[in-house]
Amino acid sequence: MDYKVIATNNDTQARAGLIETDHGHIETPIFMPVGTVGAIKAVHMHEMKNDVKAQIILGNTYHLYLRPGMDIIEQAGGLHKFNGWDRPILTDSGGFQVFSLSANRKLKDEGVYFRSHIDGSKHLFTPEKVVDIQRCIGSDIMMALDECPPGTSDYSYAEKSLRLTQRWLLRGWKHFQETQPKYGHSQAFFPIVQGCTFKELRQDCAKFVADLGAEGNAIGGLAVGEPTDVMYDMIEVVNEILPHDKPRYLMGVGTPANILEAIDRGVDMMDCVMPTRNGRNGMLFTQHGIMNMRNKKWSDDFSPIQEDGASVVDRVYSKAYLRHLFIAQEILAMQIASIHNLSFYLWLVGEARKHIIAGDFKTWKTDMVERVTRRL
RNA sequence: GGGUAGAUUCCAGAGUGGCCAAAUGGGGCAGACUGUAAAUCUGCUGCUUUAUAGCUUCGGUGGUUCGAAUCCAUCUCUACCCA
Repeated sequence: MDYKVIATNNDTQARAGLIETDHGHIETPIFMPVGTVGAIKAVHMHEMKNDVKAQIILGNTYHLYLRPGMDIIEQAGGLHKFNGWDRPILTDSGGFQVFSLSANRKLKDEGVYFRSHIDGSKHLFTPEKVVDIQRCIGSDIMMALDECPPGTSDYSYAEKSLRLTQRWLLRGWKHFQETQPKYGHSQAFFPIVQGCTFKELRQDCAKFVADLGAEGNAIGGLAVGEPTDVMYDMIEVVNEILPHDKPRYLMGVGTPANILEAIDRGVDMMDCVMPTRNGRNGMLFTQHGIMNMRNKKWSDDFSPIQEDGASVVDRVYSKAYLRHLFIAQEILAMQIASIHNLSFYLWLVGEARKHIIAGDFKTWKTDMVERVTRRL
């Protein structure tokens, strides 16, 4: 994997860049749609390419490991072959599931013991095993196993958790360097900065992570219950330390406004389930604000979903029709909403990139943040 | 023409003397969702701007009773069965 900065502005930390992988290049800043089990819910791969114009998507170690299982993924020849996506894939390590499925797991120094949410069977993820699984999946970018504590954690827990994440990181990194890709294309390993909402812990961890010298670095443990301002502060604190010549990945964020603010603070990569999940639940993001498509006010609004939208579905279907589909619980509603939202997210980061290159990102961003936060 | 069953809040459908403004489901209205156990979850859904409050509701009318959606009489309508 290779990364280079292409443009910066002097009034923002935002950068435009280019990542090269064996599955093609990624123009940053980039938004990465989430395909947890190897599928972007409700969207075909050809739509992801041609309509959404996604450049990289996510998969999830925990979910793919449990189902279909590594034997199937390996027989398929890796996830790219299995799901038909021939562009870059990033896999999350399962660290987030350690957090979100916390009722079913036990943290130990050796790793995390957990029970499958599918059949209750017992499993152990170690930092090494998670690397092995991601070798098997064949993701272009793999993530270190971390613990993602709640945003409301106190200092004592945050520090304890951070030390565990750091010990795991060293083991994962070592194992990554001692193993090889399985399918002939190269893989990168991203460590993750934790530290909850505590500046000292974040700085400490950012230095630790930066010293590792990985090809890219991630910021985790944000947008997990802490106030938005605190999240922005943490991004700033960490990005002051993370190397400028490596891509920075803010994990799991966020709303369109979050994404713009993160870019402004020097983030290059982001992912979030929001465009797909909220889309399936009737929420549409646009450059003019947010619409809840189930609201009655759209019932007789026959104007296009978004006249000036970036998505193919925006002018094909009307608001009234899309509302009807949601009320009637038609599958097509979720497909349209997901394609629209993902297209919008990809459009948004693409515009951000253009404005960074043009040198007027800051003013464009300020205006756009106000627009995308409106409720229509 | 004869008989039987029934008429409940938007719909379906409980409730058969006070704990009923009335279960439950659907529908409707709104909200939530941030490295996806999510085509999910939450709230509201007679009126009174707030209500541990008041008012008006259970086909119509008239009764019984301290008290009726619930009991009685009668009328209207509906469904089914027999001619």
